Amino acid sequence: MTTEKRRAPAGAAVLRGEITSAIRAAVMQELAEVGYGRLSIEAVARRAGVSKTAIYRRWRSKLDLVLDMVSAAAGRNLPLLDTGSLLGDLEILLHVMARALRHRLASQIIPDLLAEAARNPQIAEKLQAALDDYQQAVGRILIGRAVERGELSPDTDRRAAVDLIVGPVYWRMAISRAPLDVEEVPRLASAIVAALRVACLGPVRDEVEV
Amino acid sequence: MTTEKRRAPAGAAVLRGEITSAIRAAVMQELAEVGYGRLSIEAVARRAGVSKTAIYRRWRSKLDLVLDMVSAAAGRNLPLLDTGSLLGDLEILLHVMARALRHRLASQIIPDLLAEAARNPQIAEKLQAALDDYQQAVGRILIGRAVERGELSPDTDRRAAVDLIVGPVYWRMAISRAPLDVEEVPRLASAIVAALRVACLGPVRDEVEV
DNA sequence: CAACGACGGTACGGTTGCGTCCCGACGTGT
DNA sequence: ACACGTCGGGACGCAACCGTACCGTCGTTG
Repeated sequence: MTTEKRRAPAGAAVLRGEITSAIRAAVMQELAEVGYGRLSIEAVARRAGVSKTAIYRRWRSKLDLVLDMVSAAAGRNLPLLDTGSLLGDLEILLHVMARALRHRLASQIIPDLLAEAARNPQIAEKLQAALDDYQQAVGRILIGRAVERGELSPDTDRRAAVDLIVGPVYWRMAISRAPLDVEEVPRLASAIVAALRVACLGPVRDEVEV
Repeated sequence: MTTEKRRAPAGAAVLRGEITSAIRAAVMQELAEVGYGRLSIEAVARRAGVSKTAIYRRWRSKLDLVLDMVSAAAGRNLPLLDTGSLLGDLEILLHVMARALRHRLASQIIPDLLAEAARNPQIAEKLQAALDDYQQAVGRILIGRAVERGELSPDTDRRAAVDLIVGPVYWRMAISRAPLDVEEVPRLASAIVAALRVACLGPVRDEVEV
């Protein structure tokens, strides 16, 4: 398509990584402060100490910019180490989640983007993909291991299990916005284990009586 | 302060309730579609088929408007009838929550306002008050009854209990945005009961071993 | 060492929304 | 029947932001 006689950009004609980073950081800050709805390119540029053009050269629009950030943030998967028991694995996961949600940026940006996803198909798609990855990872690793160990029934409903695991922590920290002390984690973990044991009846079958 | 010689407004010089309702409805629609961040008085007026002045006469600003709506919506408390068992009470509550979150308006507006609350003190205050009311109601009624019946330990941690009850449903419907079939509710309820039994060790005491 | 070419920054027109002011319309109380 | 006084509606000035076009700068490549 393009003429291959053009030589590769070089010298000053190349994106400066430091500026890209500055923009990324500014977007996070701005996203936390005003949310996606009111995120403005001008404000990002101001905060980053950069011109608007610098932003438009890298991303086509505000949506592109945020989608890229989401992809980058969602890319890093959580390596859940095997502690040998469902309870131990759960405690680790809860600690990781709590640690992440304790950061001001995360606890403001995540709910904001999730709310935005409810009305923006593009964000919803990207975010749902990331969320599904996360949930599947939790389901496969945590629940999968527990099933292998015989701690849970093989036909445990993964989706319901993830709800029981992730829901309480998210509600507490991102919605209720009450701190979750580290001392509370073990108790919460054991409560969830109890719930999972009961919920392991698997997908609802038609044997339900009326 | 004001001269009491002024006679009360009458005739056409009085707020028309139908218009007030139209505005309220339009705000809900608009809030669901673009969120609080991008909520504009002009758009509300357009959608309601009403002039901007009509809105400014009733509320001083956009914030006032939304705060008023929140108060109105949060005002109605949930009457949880007593089924005689924690499991039964829980199923009722879960059904009520699921029913509420199934509405498109609710499932879009609630997460949006909760996210906005993270950065707007005024909204946070109003919303936290409503949320606290809700959580205390759940805690007092559901947990309280269960304790009286002897189903739960008296020193059950109310806050942790509410997290375990509300978290999973909210995560499933408002975040994960996956449907919650009615057939799943009983299983979820029994799982939560199991969790509550374990979590009823009460506030963490210093007896924790290392 | 010279020329290339994309870089970052400024300036611009167009659009949108805010909050206010003024106008004619209208229905109740005197 | 009249006068009162608030109503809803349209218009205005102001501010912020979008996305683009243009400008001088600068480092590498040949």
